[in-house]
Amino acid sequence: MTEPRTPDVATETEWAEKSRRRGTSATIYDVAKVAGVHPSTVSRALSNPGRVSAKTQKLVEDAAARLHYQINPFARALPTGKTSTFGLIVADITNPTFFDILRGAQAAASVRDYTLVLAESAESAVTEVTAARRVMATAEGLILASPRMDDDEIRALAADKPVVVINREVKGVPCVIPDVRKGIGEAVRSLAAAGHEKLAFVAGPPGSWMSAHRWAGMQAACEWSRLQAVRLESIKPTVDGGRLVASDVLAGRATAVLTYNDLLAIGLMQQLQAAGVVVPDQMSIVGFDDIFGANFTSPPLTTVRSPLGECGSRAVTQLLALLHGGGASPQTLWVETELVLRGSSGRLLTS
Amino acid sequence: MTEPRTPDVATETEWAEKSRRRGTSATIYDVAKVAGVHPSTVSRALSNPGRVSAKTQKLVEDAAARLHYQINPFARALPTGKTSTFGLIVADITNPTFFDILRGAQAAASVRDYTLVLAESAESAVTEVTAARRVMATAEGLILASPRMDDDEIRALAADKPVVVINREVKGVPCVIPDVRKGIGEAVRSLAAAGHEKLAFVAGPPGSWMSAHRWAGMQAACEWSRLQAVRLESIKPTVDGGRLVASDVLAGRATAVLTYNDLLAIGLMQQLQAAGVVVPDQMSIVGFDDIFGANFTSPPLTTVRSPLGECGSRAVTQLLALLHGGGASPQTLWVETELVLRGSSGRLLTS
DNA sequence: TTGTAGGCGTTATCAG
DNA sequence: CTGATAACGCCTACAA
Repeated sequence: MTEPRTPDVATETEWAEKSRRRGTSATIYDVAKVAGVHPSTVSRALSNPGRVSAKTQKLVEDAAARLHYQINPFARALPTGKTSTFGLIVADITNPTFFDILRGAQAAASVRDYTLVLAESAESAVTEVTAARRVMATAEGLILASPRMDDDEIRALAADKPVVVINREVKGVPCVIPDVRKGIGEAVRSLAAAGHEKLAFVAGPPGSWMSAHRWAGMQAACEWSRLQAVRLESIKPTVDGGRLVASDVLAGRATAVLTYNDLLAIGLMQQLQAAGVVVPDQMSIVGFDDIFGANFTSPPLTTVRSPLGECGSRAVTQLLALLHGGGASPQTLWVETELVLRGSSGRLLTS
Repeated sequence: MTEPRTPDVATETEWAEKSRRRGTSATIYDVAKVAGVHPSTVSRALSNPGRVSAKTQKLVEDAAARLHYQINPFARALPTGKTSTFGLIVADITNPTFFDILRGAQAAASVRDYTLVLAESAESAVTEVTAARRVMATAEGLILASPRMDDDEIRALAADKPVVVINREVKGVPCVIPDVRKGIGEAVRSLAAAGHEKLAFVAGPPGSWMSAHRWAGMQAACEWSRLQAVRLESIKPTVDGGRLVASDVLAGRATAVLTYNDLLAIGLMQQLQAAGVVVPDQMSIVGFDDIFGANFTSPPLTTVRSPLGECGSRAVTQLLALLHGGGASPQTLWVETELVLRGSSGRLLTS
């Protein structure tokens, strides 16, 4: 009574036709038909291997392979919420510090078979919240890199889904933050040893948590080393911003400058050199972050390195822990900074 | 008989409770209840404004706002396939040329309310195909930046969903490619005018379409200008690779070098300078791409600029056209390159 | 203009 | 161990 012809072939060609008609790809129903089992069995075989007999398992797997079956992530996400996706929100995609964070996060995510979706807030707090909400809808967790929105909004997001903040401290939310003390300490000691007595700090954007953090760290270090520290403001934390602050720096009579970030340092150095100032003989310059290209300058830039790539990968790890790890909620994580001593800082040559 | 109490408030608090119980957010059903209409009306009001009376429209919008309703992208994507998402596949997230592409693509995408998802292929053709397939499942279209897989695989992907290739020509698939002729022509003429007679080209990876393209362009330009062109191989297209090729360059007796990319140029320049060679007096160096940081070096790097950001945004535009534009299928798009003349190239000073 | 019903592809829960 | 069935949240004919 049983049909001798293999049903596989028949149903398979049938599917091929269907597939050609509509641009769609195979579903568990197609696989089920080819394998000669029930769709729910296919689901089990494919997502919970072990809950099905070995024979059926193989049957299903073969059918799936033959049909090039690919799970439909939306259909899967609908009932389960599992999207295998993290969101990364950055203030400004143009800022190179973000590159390293992205790199680290992407690497860590792809190891665990997670995908990163990217959104930018164009430096605006409201755009940022909107973007975050939008991404939140499709991601299992969120990484906020140097967020501009205020603490309460971040906490509100975090109440919804796992959130990790990079480069800023927010109470009640896991953060990954470079601890500047070691790096700044090394920088200031090195400058003190080189004979500098008055240091300037070129600050970043007024609202920046990191800028405040770094300025505080520098003040502390200077006090400890009995150096004078003055603070200058910048227009924007970019190469151009660095150029623009050059005159202030010269007027300030400091002999060494720490800048909020490497971009400022590079712009400042360019402008100073254009004005005939020799670096580091007449002025030492130290940046922050050790971004890509910081060693392209001449002299190459001395900088306090933040392990941005590590921040990115740690953030992903934290997210994963919050998600699957269950138990202990990870709290804020401080990562070490270190001085990268290159050519732009050194002994003052008084003429 | 009608209840005088406003049902809004009642249902709204009811929803708040439900929301607290399960971690879920408001659905069109919740909105419908609050607005006092049918769920399908909510759907219409929210996604096809105009197909509903002005009064109802407002009712629904208010309710949605009050509940902080957010559409569930998965539920929406399931029946429609509209995910508002593009995939961007890059060979190596570490390569800075990729950053500009990302930047351009991200900007163009976000204008149209599209999100970018990122995947990396770790320079492996098979990983790349896997990644592409995975992303393909959730994205409406794909951008392949300098893909490593072979032409047929790309065409196979393109048969499935809109695909745009950057930095490589694949027949039958829309591409966005910097046309090197103008830029190289300018570079070679400028070197010829400066008295150089023998030029070297430091090639990139053996399989790279772009490397071949650039070498061909350079040969053509040299022939036209009656200059001699020799080709050198590099180990890898990075700063280190550039350092390693320095000795070959010196041995080659050329007086000017074009390198496959800026990274090679920067490494080469560093190594040459360390060996006491003065750039550009004794050796002119010209890179390709004008990546971030190319102007940080001293002398700043002369380079043939590829408008990478534009490539990224054009790719998105193409995708959008393929998707919604209907009609004419966009074919490959050549974007202009230009010489960015900076300090690393110039007249040869024979001593 | 608005309500009704069925389906999109998966997973989870219950029976068998 | 496997089959049936009901969600998941939204969209879209079709009917009222």
